[in-house]
Amino acid sequence: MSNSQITIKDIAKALNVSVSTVSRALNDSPDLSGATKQQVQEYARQHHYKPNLLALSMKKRESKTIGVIVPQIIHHFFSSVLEGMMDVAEKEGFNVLLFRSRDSFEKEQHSVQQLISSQVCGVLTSIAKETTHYEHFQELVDNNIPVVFFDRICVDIPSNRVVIDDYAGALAATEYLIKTGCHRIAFFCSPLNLEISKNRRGGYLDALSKHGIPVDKDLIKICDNYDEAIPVATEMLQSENRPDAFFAVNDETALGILHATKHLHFKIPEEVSICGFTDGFAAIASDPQLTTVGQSGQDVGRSAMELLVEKIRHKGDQPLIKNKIIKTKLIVRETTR
Amino acid sequence: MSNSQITIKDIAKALNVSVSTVSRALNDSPDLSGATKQQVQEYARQHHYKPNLLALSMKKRESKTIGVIVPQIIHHFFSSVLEGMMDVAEKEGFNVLLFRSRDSFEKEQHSVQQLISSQVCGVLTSIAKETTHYEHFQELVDNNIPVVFFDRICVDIPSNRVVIDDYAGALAATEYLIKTGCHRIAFFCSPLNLEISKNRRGGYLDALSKHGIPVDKDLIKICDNYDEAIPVATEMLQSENRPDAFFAVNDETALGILHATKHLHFKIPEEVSICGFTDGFAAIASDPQLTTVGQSGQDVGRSAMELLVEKIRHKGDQPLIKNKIIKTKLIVRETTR
DNA sequence: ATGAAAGCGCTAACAA
DNA sequence: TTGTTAGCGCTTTCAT
Repeated sequence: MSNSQITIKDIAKALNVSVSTVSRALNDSPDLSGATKQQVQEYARQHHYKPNLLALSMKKRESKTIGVIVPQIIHHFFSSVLEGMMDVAEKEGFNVLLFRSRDSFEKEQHSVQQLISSQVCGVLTSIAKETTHYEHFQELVDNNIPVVFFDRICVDIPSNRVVIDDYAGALAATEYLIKTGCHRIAFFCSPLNLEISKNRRGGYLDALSKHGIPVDKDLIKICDNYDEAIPVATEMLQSENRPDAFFAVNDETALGILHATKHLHFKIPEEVSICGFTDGFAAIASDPQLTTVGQSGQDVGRSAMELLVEKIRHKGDQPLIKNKIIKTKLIVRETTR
Repeated sequence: MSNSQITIKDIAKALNVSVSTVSRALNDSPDLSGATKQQVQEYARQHHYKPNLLALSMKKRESKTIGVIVPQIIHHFFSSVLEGMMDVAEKEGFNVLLFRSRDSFEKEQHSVQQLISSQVCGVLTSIAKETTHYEHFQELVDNNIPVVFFDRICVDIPSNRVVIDDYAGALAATEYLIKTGCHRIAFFCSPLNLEISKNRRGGYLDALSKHGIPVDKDLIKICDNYDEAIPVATEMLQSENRPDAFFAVNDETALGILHATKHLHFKIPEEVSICGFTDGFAAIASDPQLTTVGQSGQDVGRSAMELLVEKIRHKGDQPLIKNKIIKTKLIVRETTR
């Protein structure tokens, strides 16, 4: 059996009218006799007619489809972002074509190619950890496809951006650690090609200098996951001049540090304070419960999609670049004094 | 600036050849002079030519796009499934159009309509909690679009299905508790209208009867989240005839129970054993680390996508219905003896 | 080895 | 009020 999807041609033939009449009837055009219109609409309904979106998009040269590229899907933050995006996409009538980069530059590049080929009318993305040059994103701009970067943004491409207020979040968290009596605060972060790393590090550094605490490079590590954090934290804690606090770029890392700290029988938070970033479910499942910087992925997703839709609707206008900053909130639990 | 995407027509004009020559060159057709072919390919590369997938799909009457409908995205299981699907989709060269039902029948129906309109070549879905009739899915079948249901399946539609072996998982977990010396095993589950609840409860009950342990209704509670689990477990633990083990339908609930148990200073696992279901990140973040029934969402996603791709490739063949059952695996950590 | 032309499903300008 | 036709980007059959 061949694809039995019914077309306007079929309806035209069946009703002995022209395709344009059918098209007009289905689009509820004003210049059409009520009788014909009703007849066509009735027939279409009965036969489950559905417009072919491919043909429509081709004709109108716009596809009502938005492309999304995320580094990963099983990930509290990114799945929250996706959920938020769907909220807005649904409301605004856009479909979503989903890609995943797995933090690979090559996959990201390929996804962008597919997205352009698919004639999407806009792209939302958070760049891969591997990515260090941006010609592929520039191609989107060259093809006049609006892009909004979120979280891991790309500053080299003129585009809208939605970011977590990483700097302020990190600053607040570090200051909190300082104010509760910590002096040697270690910082575990992602590779510095990512803006978020730079910003969170900036907040950390500024908090230190604001309170006259010298920066000790040995306390800053590139380490951003649970498994790696355990040995790295263990080593630091066994050193001569051990830290009395840790601030990590995400909850997983913080929980790895927590694991190592407990394993060495340090008292938490009396001897060692720990603060994460994200506030996923694991932060409350841990014992002691993790103090962390809360970031709303859903807000990020919603804002990014809203910005993109706005940009798509006002494509002709002056290309005003809008950045949106989503506030974080320090959630104090049990791993800090 | 209008959409500057370059087409074969542009190439043809620039190189003073016909569009068919360009098309052949780009498809590496054998009957074409090497010179022309090279010239065209070179020009296409330089000008970042990308085929218009919409036009291609229309011509070939197949879109290389698969539609996915999930009830929710921020959800450990569903995001895992999605990740697994992407693994296979990527490998097999399909793009993914994502929809989310929010467990609403209406949204699910609308998503299916969009999917048919979008000419997807297959659909993967887990039905909404609200859904009780299935005409919309039948329409997919009528339009000759293969469907694979996963997790929350629909038995009324002839289609392939992928499910978790909930019964066996619950049976194995409960038996493990029994074999390690527990006699009064409480069971916390979701409302019984869900298949998974029924099946998991079935496994629990059968394990008890297999080992000659009488069922105590007071030990079975409808409770499936962290916050509710705390007071419910606390009350049970303070009762005369307290349970010596808990088995919960998901990790969140198990971790709520763990929280309550620790709070009452029971020794874990010596005095109280706890077992969850899912194996999310929180299971290893907790202390002690949670024993749980691991269900691989990624395997479910991969299997579902593989089954679908196979079905798409063999569309002409006899419509063999294949069900796939994904095994669970008991992951013993520190909350059980 | 290359070109002309039809057609996928749909819309819209132009005719009638 | 309705029909005819061109064209969106591409492939492919049939000519040349």
